[in-house]
Amino acid sequence: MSHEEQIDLRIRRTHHFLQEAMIELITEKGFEAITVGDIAERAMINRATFYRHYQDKYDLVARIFEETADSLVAHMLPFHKDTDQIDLEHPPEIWVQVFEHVAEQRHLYRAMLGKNGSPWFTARMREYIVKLILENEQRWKPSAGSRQQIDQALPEALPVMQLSHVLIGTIVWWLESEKRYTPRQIATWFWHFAFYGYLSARGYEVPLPGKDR
Amino acid sequence: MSHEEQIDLRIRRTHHFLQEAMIELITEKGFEAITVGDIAERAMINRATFYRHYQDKYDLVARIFEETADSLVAHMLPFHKDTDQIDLEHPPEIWVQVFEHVAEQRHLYRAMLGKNGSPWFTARMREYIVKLILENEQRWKPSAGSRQQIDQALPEALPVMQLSHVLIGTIVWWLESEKRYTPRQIATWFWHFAFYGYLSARGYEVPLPGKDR
DNA sequence: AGTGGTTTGTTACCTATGCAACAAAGAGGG
DNA sequence: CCCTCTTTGTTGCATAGGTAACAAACCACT
Repeated sequence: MSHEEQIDLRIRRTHHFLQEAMIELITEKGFEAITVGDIAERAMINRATFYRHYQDKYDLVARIFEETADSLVAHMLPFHKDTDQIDLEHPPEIWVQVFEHVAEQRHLYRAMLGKNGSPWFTARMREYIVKLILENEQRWKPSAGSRQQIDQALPEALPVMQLSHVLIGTIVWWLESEKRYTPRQIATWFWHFAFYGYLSARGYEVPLPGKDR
Repeated sequence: MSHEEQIDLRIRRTHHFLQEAMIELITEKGFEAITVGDIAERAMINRATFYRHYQDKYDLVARIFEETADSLVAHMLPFHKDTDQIDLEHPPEIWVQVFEHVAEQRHLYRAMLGKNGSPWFTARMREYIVKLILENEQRWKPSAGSRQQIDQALPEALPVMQLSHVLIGTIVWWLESEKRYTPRQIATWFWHFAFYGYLSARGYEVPLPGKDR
């Protein structure tokens, strides 16, 4: 945020159009069928220039994801204090923000996660989500002291991985759905599912529906 | 057609995006309100680069028109032989092509000719149409030998100018119309009007409606 | 296995574009 | 009127990108 943003206009332009072309092409013909030549032609960028910036199409698609994900995180940073009401009906704001981000970048995610997309991208996105969850886990604990005894046999990584699959599944369903639900609505539904599944699996004491409100 | 098309990709790209930005901006804020800086920013082109290619925004808009108009003419060239049936119900194919061209470039023409557009562009377009008409006049004569005595007092330029106004008016009405008429339909209606007005003013013998068919 | 056609990376040289800074000319507006 | 702010053109220098050509890998046949 500090010393950024003085990148040569040509570079920003090149990145912009290569990324845009990539997303279009994935939508049209699927990730695997795309050649570097296709991307370059669509973007009106010389193929040699492509290789000055990206190793191959995998690198390109990875960087697309990383950049948009980073922009998500940057956009999330100002919000740290939603410790107020965290219950079944009120998903933490971070999740609402995630879905808002997805809505903004819906072309990208529909292209990448859909059946024409890149399983490789999907896997990479899951890794990122797992990281995001672990880094922010303390935000979601209903109350700090309420953790119960954990099932010692349960691998630590499993519930997080399960949760990431739920998230991706929710996104894919949302983006392919006819009706246009709001990010907050989707976040709430995601939260309904995650609340019991994830939190109770991790040994948190979960209030039953209707119990404390 | 022969030795064309080996222009540096960067130049083609620069032209493309500057022209695209120009059309967008005219649609959004009107021709007069646009600054060179606006165009450059929208197109992701440095302002200095703008001046390497165009004198000012007037030059840019002129070149946009000339290039699309040239593409129209180039696209028309293969068709020389529509001498068959030229009557009230069958406009010469050249006019159908003109309206097809307008349909393809409808963003440009709606932006330029509409009330946010450029009167200057409109005038320039009229000049071009006049040239086009004069160069192709012999195609429209119903029969070569049927020209009557011409009103000697009538300035040669007037009927052509009148016709160009009719054409522009027809285009503007078409592009702003809710319903989507086909180019051929519009060409026919244009022809209905032009047939008697223009041809008879120029001293051609015009068959009366229903007379010879 | 061989063969023609595509795609991939990579290179050396040239050119279009970016950048920053400038003077000068509008354009308000107090 | 003067003053500030924007916009216009223009310039010298630095650099990203274009071009063409190349070898290598890949692929689909047959």
